[in-house]
Amino acid sequence: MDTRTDTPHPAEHDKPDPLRIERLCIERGLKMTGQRRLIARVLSEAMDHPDVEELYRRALALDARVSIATVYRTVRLLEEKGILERHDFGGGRARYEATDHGHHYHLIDIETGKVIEFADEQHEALAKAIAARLGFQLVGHRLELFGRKASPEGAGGPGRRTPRRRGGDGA
Amino acid sequence: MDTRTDTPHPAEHDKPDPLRIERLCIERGLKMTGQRRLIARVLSEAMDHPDVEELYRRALALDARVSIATVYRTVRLLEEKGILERHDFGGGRARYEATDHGHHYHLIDIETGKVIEFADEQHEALAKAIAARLGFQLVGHRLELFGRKASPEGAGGPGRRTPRRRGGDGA
DNA sequence: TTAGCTGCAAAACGTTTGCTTCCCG
DNA sequence: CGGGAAGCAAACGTTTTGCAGCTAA
Repeated sequence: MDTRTDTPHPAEHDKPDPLRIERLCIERGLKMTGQRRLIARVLSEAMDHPDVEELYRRALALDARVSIATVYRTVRLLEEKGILERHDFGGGRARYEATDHGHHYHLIDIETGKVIEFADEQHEALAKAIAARLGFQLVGHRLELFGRKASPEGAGGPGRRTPRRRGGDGA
Repeated sequence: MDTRTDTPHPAEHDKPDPLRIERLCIERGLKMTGQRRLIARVLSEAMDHPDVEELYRRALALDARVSIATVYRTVRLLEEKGILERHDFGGGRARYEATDHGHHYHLIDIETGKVIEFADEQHEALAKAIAARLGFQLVGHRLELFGRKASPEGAGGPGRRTPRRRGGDGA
């Protein structure tokens, strides 16, 4: 099997600009308040997949004049505007990431909770083909891999495939 | 692209035995109480992907002596024992299905909420290969397609890719 | 006999919302 | 100025849990 279309870490770099998200907000005609700007900045700087509580924590660290309700409202708004993507990696809370660094999927390290991003055109095509074969037009899809670091010898107990609580990336 | 390993409806048939799940419970040494047996029967007969509330409703119809807390506890227990699989198809509630009818994936009709099952060996292999390439041993994975019935002409508005509330299959 | 299950009601959890005040455009 | 946004706290819907009594093994 050939999977050479993989890119180990499609993002992992494009976050320097702290105004990235704010610009997108303005583009879509959103009113930019102080807290909106603040949250946008936190999101622009996030390299991981934080949940709302974590975003709130990071925002607070920069400026105490935010409430968690506003974070919830903003995050929901930005998702509706297509600026953010919401994920459920298992753990009870939704986790967010900016959509502006390309389509990709996630591999969750079940040992550490760390999330690794990857892209795969082959999978993309396969998903579309399967949907078509079932008589559907593909509108969206979700692919998540759960794995553990491959060590030459198969040691260690099994462990959950979908952890119910707490991860290690971004939250 | 060749996806001929698809099977439109891998299950769709193997549910006649109302004691299927109960047997699995006994195999794993679970104490079989009346309500456990009841819930096991409801699960054995389910051809869909019911949520807890729906399971509760179906159980109640057969015998009023169950509480929803017990359904929650049982469903969690059976998931831990590997007898049930929990899914989040978007909609706020977890949905369950027995694991004993083969590995398969789901396509959710975003218009109706109906869930269609399918298998695909090619995807299976691809997932494993991607994980390996990233240096991981694949422990589990999730693939969900969201689509709408393909009509020759592209009518109708876009609609959510991941509905936040209410589905139409099993709940 | 007793480890483990059940029911009930209360609590926990993440998330949303009503209302009033505030502020961007 | 006017309409949307923020803060607070209360409400929400799903799921878990403490406790007292029950039951399968």
